[in-house]
This record gives sequence, C-alpha cells and structure tokens, in this order.
Amino acid sequence: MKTRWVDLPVYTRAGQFIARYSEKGLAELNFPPVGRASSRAVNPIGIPAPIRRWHRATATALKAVLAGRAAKTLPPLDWSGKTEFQKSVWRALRKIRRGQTRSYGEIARAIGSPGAVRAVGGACGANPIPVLVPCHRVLAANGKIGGFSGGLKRKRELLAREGVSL
DNA sequence: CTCCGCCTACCAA
DNA sequence: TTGGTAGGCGGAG
Repeated sequence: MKTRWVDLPVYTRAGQFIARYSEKGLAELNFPPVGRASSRAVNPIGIPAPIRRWHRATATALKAVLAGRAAKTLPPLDWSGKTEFQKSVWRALRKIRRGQTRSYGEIARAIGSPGAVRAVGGACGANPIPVLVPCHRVLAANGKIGGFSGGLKRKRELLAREGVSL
C-alpha cells in the first residue's frame, strides 16, 4: 500500500518549513530551502480534518521551540518504516528538555547500546523530524558542537535560543 | 560483504 | 592544545 503524503508549510521567522503528514501523523519536518521560500497558498479544502488538527499542533510547537520555549503538544509522529534502533534513539532524544544537552555516548548508554556511539550519531542524522525531536541537543562528549545534518549554523541558533552555551 | 558516518578514547607532537 | 587514528555499531546498497 502506498502512503499518501500531505505537505503543508509552516511560516516561521526562520523561514518556511514543510511538514509532511501520513494518515498516521507527522512523518517529516523539513528545514526551509537555502534560497528564497516559494510560498504557495494551500487550499484547506480537501485536507483531512485530523491532518489540519495535527498541523496546527506542529505549527504551534515549531514556533515555540524556535523561540526557545518548550513545545507543549506534538502531533502523533509517524515513524513507520524506521528501524527499532532509530526509534529508540529518537525516543531518547524526546526526553531531553529545553536547555539540557546529552552526548552521543550518553544517549547510547540510555538506550542500552553503550558501544553504539557512532550509530547514535547516524540515527540523529536520520531524524526525519528535527527541532521537534531535538537532535540538536546532542553534543560531542568533549562539549563541542558535534554535527548536524541541517547545518551547524542552525544547531548553534537553536541551542543559543535555549540558553545553551558551548 | 563493503563502505560510511552528527563518535570516542588514546597517543604523539 | 591540536591532529591523526583505531575500534565498535547500525544503516544502506
């Protein structure tokens, strides 16, 4: 069965993000493209009510985190098709609260795979829902920034907004 | 199987 | 401190 996706924009002060929904929930959150944002009006007619509701939650939560506040409610997240290892990493990431950070090694230990440090990095890089699943709160063991698939600039900005100093 | 990576600890300058 | 590196693991092909 082929998944039907619904892509909806979220306009923020950091640009236009694109949220992608399946019938199960939010599946992806994509950063604004590097260039200018192409704004295309979205016709709410034809969008299933649950998705409209989820999208309101996504938009509110995203704007909150970008402003350095805690996301109150998230829509259901659709992680279908992902590996158990990845899901366990992302679950652990969701427990890191605003202003807190963990190292990749700490996440690895937290999920019971203390030797899978690099693999945790890989799972962070594969996180389909950045910002709301806060992979930006994971730093290298030496306290340095580590990597970020969305660009280190964004990781620094998010952390700064949350009051984390490197 | 091979290759790669948002890592780490360790060792040499 | 900085720079190079081997090791351990999961994911992708």
